[in-house]
Amino acid sequence: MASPEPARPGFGLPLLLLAGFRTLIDDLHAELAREGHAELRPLHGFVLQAVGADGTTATELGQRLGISKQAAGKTVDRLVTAGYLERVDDPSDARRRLVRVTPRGADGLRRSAEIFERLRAQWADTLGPERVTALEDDLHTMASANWFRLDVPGWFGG
Amino acid sequence: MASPEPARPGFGLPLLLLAGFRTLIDDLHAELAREGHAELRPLHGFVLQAVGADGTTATELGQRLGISKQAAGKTVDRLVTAGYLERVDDPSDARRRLVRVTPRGADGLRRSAEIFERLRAQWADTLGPERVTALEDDLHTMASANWFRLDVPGWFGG
DNA sequence: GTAAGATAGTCAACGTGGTTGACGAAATAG
DNA sequence: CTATTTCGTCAACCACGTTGACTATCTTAC
Repeated sequence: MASPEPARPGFGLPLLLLAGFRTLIDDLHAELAREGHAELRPLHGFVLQAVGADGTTATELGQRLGISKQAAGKTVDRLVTAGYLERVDDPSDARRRLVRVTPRGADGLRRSAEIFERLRAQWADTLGPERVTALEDDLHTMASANWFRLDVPGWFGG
Repeated sequence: MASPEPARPGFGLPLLLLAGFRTLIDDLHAELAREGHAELRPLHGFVLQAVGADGTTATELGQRLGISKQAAGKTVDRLVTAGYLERVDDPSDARRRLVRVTPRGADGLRRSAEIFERLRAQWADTLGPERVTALEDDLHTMASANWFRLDVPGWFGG
């Protein structure tokens, strides 16, 4: 009476989820590099997305990302240097410095969205569309509601 | 002729994979903290696993983890301080310093494996066993072969 | 109108995890 | 015996995160 299925060790699940995430992100950035955005790091795409079309402030960005305002400010500094974000004074509040996506940042964001669409289509081609939606539904069911925190480096490393 | 299914934006897939990974790892470490291993960080479990029962050297550990030997050495230093690893001289080669898992490290490793089994069983309870195996199969199909690199902080942040 | 409190941004110091370059000590190849 | 390779470490640096302290500004209350 051998079991027909080999046992699936529990630690395989997180490894496969990380591998899937990493594969998608690596494919994204390989294509972004071909399209002129080689400097963009995985973290930066999430930050640009969090800044959004309307712009925001460093403090609010930190809240959206689940990190301190100081950490958000330093990350904005780097993306300003790289040409993806810009800071402008807020005429209605001299304390605030609005963070906005530059045209180059908007280009990277637009290309990222397109590439993600193509990657999802590739997954649907290989696995079948219903398997991809099932995967999304199942992960949505199991993942905690607070999954929008992007403090990955500090979270993972400590 | 409206499409019966709402469109699934492509960027949802990586977010869901990350959320699933993070949920599992957070649940693991919440339980590990309850069982006396509060100091263990997500990264550390992977490092302990990579050291393995037979022990290894810092250079080989770096190769297994996809990081430099210097980075591996520094991580080993921290885990030695925390009591999870120990260094012993290699009698057959005075250059080498064997890295071994301590009893405390082995305890953490054993508990981690048990907790992962329970977490996978929870997923199977909620989603159905066949959905979990399908998820694993699909991710195995899509994930690149080189998914065993654990340089997550540097990879993500740059 | 002014004093008190809340908020935005920055500076400084530090910890963790990563990198490259250089170097001494020990093993191995010729 | 010499030349080369390998292992570990040191030093300097960068990216990302933290907390604490501080200034400048806006808001609220009296």
